[in-house]
Amino acid sequence: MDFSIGELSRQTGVKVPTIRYYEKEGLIEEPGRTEGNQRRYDTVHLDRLRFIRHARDLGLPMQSIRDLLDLGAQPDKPCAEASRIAADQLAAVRQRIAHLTKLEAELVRISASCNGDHTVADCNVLKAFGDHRLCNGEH
Amino acid sequence: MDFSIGELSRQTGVKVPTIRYYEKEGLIEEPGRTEGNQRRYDTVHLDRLRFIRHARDLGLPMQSIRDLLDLGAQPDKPCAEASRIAADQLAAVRQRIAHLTKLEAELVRISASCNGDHTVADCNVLKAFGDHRLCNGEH
DNA sequence: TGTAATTCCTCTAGCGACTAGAGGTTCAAG
DNA sequence: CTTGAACCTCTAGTCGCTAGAGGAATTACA
Repeated sequence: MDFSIGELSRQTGVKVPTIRYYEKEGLIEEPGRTEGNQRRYDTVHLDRLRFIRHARDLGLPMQSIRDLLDLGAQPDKPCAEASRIAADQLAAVRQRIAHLTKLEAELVRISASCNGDHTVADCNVLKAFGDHRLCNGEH
Repeated sequence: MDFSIGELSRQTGVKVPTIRYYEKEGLIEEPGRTEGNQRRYDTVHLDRLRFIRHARDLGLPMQSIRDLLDLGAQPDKPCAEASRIAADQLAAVRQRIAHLTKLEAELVRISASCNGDHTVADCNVLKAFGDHRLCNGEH
């Protein structure tokens, strides 16, 4: 019914030292121990760690994860805050995509300016990296 | 003809402590000093720092920037490596965009599952964050 | 039951790329 | 000549882990 830290790690994909780190940071509860002082977990820990892992995979910052975990502990509260956190993260992701898309365009332009068959002295790639004015707009 | 670290900072948008950090890391040459031990820069430093700044803005990792700087110091070399670095960075940016686009889709789905007008106990957002199986595919 | 391999424990330090702050010195303007 | 902004060095902190040392417990198999 209960299992070791290694088994928890295998079940969740979270590395063993990271699990201990999360415990130290208060993200997961301190589990019980064997007589020999080894940690033993149950399914409550498993669920919580899966939650953390998945939220991390979705790119949420630690603080948002803490907020969601706190929220989950208060089942009677309205869930407006949870949906706000999701919406914020969505907005943040979209912003990052927009930024990266600009970089992509810039890099396409820079890459296209050089086919690699001449010398450094007159290389447009190096010029373009060095000089923002050669860019089409901000980034 | 030469100017202070604060002026260099203003010209480039790189913060003063960061300039000193770059110097310590060997990215920019140690400048001359006044009698009172303050740094004094010239346009060579300015160009180099602008290069670094712009490349950082384009998302290049420090090591690629070092490589490009080294390359720029050898004008007779072929510039194939420079174009390779640009192409690599372009590929990396595209990969990150692809990943973020998946996250975006996931977050849209999660967000849509909850309008925020009920309680935590049956909130789909919290369920969805907790359970990867509710997702449409990997991320 | 013995022993060897594996897993576990704590603790400290390191990563990248800066950023913040303390405590003191120099510069430039008026 | 004074004042206040900008400069100096140095240490430590940030985030989210990751690596390694040195040792104890558990598990698998003979």
